[in-house]
Order: sequence, then structure tokens, then C-alpha cells
Amino acid sequence: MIKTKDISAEEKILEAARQVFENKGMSGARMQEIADEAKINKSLLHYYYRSKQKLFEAVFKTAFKKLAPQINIILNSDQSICEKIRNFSKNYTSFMIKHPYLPNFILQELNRNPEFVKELVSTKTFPSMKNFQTQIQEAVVEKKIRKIEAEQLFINILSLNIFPFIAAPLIKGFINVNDKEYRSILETRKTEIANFIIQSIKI
Amino acid sequence: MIKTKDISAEEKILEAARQVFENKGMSGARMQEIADEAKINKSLLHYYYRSKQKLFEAVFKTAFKKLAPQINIILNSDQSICEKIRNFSKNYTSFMIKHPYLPNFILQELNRNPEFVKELVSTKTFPSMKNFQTQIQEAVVEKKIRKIEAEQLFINILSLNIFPFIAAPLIKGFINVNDKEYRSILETRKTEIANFIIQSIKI
DNA sequence: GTCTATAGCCAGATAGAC
DNA sequence: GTCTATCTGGCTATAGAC
Repeated sequence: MIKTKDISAEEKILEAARQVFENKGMSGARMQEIADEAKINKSLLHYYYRSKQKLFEAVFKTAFKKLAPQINIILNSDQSICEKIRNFSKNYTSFMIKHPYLPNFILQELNRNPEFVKELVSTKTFPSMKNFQTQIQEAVVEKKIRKIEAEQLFINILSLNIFPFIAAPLIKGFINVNDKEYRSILETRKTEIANFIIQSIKI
Repeated sequence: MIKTKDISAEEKILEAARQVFENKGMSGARMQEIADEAKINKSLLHYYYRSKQKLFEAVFKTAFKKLAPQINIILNSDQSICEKIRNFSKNYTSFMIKHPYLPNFILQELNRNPEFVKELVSTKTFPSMKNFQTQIQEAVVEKKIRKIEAEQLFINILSLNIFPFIAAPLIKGFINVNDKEYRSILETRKTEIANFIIQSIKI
């Protein structure tokens, strides 16, 4: 028999930990701050998750699981290339506007700890390039799109979609806009990115 | 009269600090590790830079000063749009292959500390969009390129060039290549990125 | 399950000899 | 300028009462 309060406490911790870790990173985060954020006692963090490292890993894996399905839209859905690009750019940007710190958090910790990727790759939810590669190669042969390597196109799609969130503070500085204006630029990008890519690969 | 050994010590510290901060970030870095890396006594760090924070700021500003001229190629050189795109993509990727941790370091710390941008913007070396904006608008009117906003194009150029370095560990996982293969993909991108952009904006 | 109190450690910073 | 020794505070983690 599980009490609802138990679930609530564990989830409250995970959500608070997510917020703090996403902002401060593993080494910058403080257990006390997570406890305050979750409005519980600090020692409960250890009761539920044993150590800071374990709590961090729980947060990281949850974050990554949110991201993987987004990537799978590109790699493994039954859509035409154009549909994939349009849908991904629209959905991903919408998703990121809701979770702006997520990509930065994930990339940051993967850079600190590159071996971590190996662990992720071995999970069955980890997206594979294989279908996408075939699709692009066929489209090139059938002259539906110009000649381009699937890897390069894939990197381009990710770059154009994700970078504006990671580099938000810097870009805001360069183009000299405030938060609201930048938000509006991101909205425009929902369709702008897809147009940009499709223009580039069409015959 | 300044002894050469003084200069050497201060520079050795700055270089060691750069290495450690770029890898670990502000909160993950340890003064002892920086001292070891510089092969000097830990208390000398405080003698020369007073505090960890001050040492960090010195490193950050030096790093940013390396990056700004790169951006100015795009924004403020006397080149045609195509030349700018080709030269930037080639030069920037070459530069980044030599300093792969630099963009990640800068973006990471700007995300932790967004007010930091304001300080950078006020420096006279900080690049301005004005010339680039005029150049793009004119090119659109003269029908040299298709209609596109200067901001969107600028974000696209930065994204395609910088993201592959920030997200290297993740992308290596997705497309399943080792370091050497990824390095070769980045080499290809020196020209590939420019082609991709120019294809997209040509009439 | 939840709390208080505290152990134990580690890092940044400084005092002071040379 | 450079060293050793040490202070001081803050942090993770745990012991133990309830």
C-alpha cells in the first residue's frame, strides 16, 4: 500500500532538483537549495535518493527521456522529408519554449562527462540514424532533393533548432533585443527554420 | 622594472586557469587543480588574482576577446555576403577545432549569469549588427538574395557553425561515429555549411 | 517518514616566515 | 614573490530521536 504522500514527496524532490540542476549544473547545485525549493527537509533528499550523484542521475535521465522522442520525429517517423523538417521545427521550438534550460543542461553535462553518452546510446529508446540515412539517400537518387550527406543534414537540422535556445543570452546581446522581442523571433523561427532548410535542399 | 619571471607566473596561471575553467566551469573548478596545472603554489593564485571569482573573470574576458573578432568578420568586414559566409564558415571552424571547449564555456557561463552579457555589450569591441542589417536589406531589395530577415540569417549562420562543437558528444552518439570520424565530418563542414546557407538564400 | 543535530570533509582565503 | 600552516565556512552525508 503506497501512500499518496510518498509519491508526492518523491516527485516534489525530482521536480525541485530538475529546476536547480538545470540552472546551476551538477557542481553548482546545492542540496539545501533543492530542499528549500521542494519545501522539505534536506535529509529527506538522502532518504529518497541516497546521494547527490544519484539524484542528479535521476534528473538527467528524466530530462533525456523527454528529448529523445523529439529526435525520433526526424529519424524514425513515416513522413516525407519535408514533413519531418516542418513538423520537427514547429514541435521542437514549441517544446523548447516551454523547457528553455533543457538543452543547455544536457549538453553541459555531456561535455563534462562524455562517457555518459555511451550509457545513453545503449538504451533502447536512443534514436538511431539508420532509417533517416536510407530515406535521404533514396531521395537524392530519385532527385527529390539535391545531393547531401544525411549526417550533415541531420546536424544542420539540430543546429538550427537547438542553438537559438542554448545561446539565447549571447544572441540577445548581438542583435540587441529584449526577452519579449527574442521570444517573438523564436516564434517566427517555427516556420522560418523549415523554409530555410527546404530552400537549401530542393532541386 | 618588471621581472620576466613575474609575467611568466601570471601568464602561467591564466593559461592553467583557462584550461581548468573551460573543462569544469566556474563551480566545478578547484583552485588546487589550477595551481597544480600551473605548477605553482596555491596561495600564489590569490597573490596575483585575489579570489577565484576575479581569476575566473580574467579568464572569461580573455576567452571572449578571442571570439569577438570572429563574429566581426560576418558583421563588419568589407566583403560580399557570399564571401562573408564562406570565409566565416572556413575560419570559424578552423579556429574552433583548435579551441573546442571555448564556445561551450562561454555559453555555459552566460546562461548561469545572463546579466554578464550587458557588461560585454558595453565594451567597444562588442560586435554590432547595424552594418550587416543594412547589407542584407539592400541585397534583398536588389534581388541578389531571396527575402530574409538579417537577424534570422545571422542566427542561422551562428547555429550551423557553433552548435556542432557544443553538441559534439551528443551528435557523435546519434550518428554513431568516433572522434576521428567526427573530426572529418567537421572538416567537411568548412565548405558544406557555406554551401548550405548560400543555396538557401540565392534567388 | 520526517525531523534535529552533527560528523567529517574539503575548498577558498589569509597570516606570517623567509 | 614564494612558501607552509592554518582559519573559516559551507557542503554532503549520516546518526538517532520521534
